[in-house]
Amino acid sequence: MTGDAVLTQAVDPGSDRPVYKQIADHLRDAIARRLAEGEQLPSEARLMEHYGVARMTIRNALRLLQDEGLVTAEHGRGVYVRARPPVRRLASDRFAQRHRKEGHAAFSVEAAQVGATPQVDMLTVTEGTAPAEIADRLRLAEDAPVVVRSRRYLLDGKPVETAVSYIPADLAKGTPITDPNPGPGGIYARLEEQGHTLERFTEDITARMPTPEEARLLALPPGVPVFRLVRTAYAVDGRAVEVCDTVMAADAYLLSYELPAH
Amino acid sequence: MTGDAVLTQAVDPGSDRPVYKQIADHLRDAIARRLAEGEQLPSEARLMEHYGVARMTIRNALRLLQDEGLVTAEHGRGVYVRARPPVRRLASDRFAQRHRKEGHAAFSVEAAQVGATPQVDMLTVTEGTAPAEIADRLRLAEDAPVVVRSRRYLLDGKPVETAVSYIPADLAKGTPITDPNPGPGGIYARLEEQGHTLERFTEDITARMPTPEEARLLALPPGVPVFRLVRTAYAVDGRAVEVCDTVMAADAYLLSYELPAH
DNA sequence: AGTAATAGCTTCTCTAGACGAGTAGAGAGG
DNA sequence: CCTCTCTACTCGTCTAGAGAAGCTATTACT
Repeated sequence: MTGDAVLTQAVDPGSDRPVYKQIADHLRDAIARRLAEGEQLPSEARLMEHYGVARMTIRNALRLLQDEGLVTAEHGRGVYVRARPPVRRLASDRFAQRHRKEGHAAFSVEAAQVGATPQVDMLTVTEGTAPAEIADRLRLAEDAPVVVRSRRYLLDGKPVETAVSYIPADLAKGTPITDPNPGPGGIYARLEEQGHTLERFTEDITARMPTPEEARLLALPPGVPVFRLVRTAYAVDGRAVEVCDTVMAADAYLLSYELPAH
Repeated sequence: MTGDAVLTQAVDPGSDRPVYKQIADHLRDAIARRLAEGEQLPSEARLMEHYGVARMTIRNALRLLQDEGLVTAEHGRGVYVRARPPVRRLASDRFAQRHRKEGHAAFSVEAAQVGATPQVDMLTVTEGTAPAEIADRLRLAEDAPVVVRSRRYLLDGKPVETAVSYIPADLAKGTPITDPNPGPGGIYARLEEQGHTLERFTEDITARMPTPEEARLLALPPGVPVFRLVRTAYAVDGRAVEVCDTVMAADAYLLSYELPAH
């Protein structure tokens, strides 16, 4: 039967540690030692029988493991050791000018590296105002007009990242930046064509649990946090020309940076 | 009574959406609109009464909010809107040589910036081997001897970060690097004194839910992910001279990097 | 052979209750 | 005034069940 090699231990009802945590410990250990990615755990019924406890106790144990991101439960099928998606490394040179010069946007460069099919989804371009936090980074008044480019990126059909770009309206108006498809090399290439040669970026990274909305958009299982990456692009004249607010499934990314020591 | 302003809506039992999710939606909305940080939610008993559901249904709703990091339950006291700890910004210049020259280690510089008292804890220095992943970064054989410096950092008495440094034994032996206190400017200053002038660092960042062990060491409430930051220090001759494996509470940090655009 | 119903598994939602354990305030006693 | 105990309230753990909903493989039928 499924995953029976897991059923080896018993709980100590006299212990200080709650029974469901003891069971979670057993299962966590079994996952680390004996079970492969994608392998099925014994069903709740079998675990109840083995440990001699009520259903809720088993479910509490499994919930703990779900929250740690170790397993996913699939309704009607079973509970499985979570398979880690292939990690995409975001290297700090991914916005190098040479890529733009060659007509590649950052995301398509990244996709090509892992041999996946890139796709963009739910793309909207509107004009409006930026949230206070963003307007601040652009050194704009809160009611200053900005072009808002919102989109979702997919690799091989699976959503991996949402991004919202804010560009001061005076930089974007009358350029392909306001088109859904801004052309080869992406909006950074267009900004440079307008004479706003890019000098540097700053990236601010935080991590947290997703909102239900984010979990839906990124098709996130429970127990997976998200990265939020806010990138500000500066032109050679020091002006902030774009802010990009990105949310990514944290289990799918490794962010890599290089720092000088001097 | 406590948090009664929250109790304004009813559930729709005929809805497709499970009752506990509807209740979670109500509470999430109330937290965003009406409740301040640290404010108490109505007790489980009051919520049961208001929504007319069983205790487990209320607890499922509250569990969702806990897992999202929005609230923390305190045994015997109540459920409270989680207070975000002050965020510490890790700027990309935090390992600038000038700090070392002035005798400040990176963590004490950071602590001084926010006006907190830094403290180091559970400090151990041993000699052993590095995990494969780390040995690889140091370009060492897996059984090559390394000095392992393990410690926990605290600000104002609260744990914020654990760190394990691996230094090839031939670089560390006979220097203060093998002492619990390596002296002013930290181990990077010592390495430079030994002639290994530092040229650059790479930092690889991932985020995930903490292991129970990590949650304990960092005193993490449920719903808070951790950053894992692996820094490799390279000397001017290109040699990797140290790898530092750091785990941080993600709600307490903002990682900030600067990238050239060329 | 192909299709549709079915049986049997899975997890999901919810109920109703019991006892345990931590907290905090009121009140009694010194 | 101080300390202790008691009590009421909080969340934590666990039991025992029920029906719903989703998935899969078998079975029965066309």
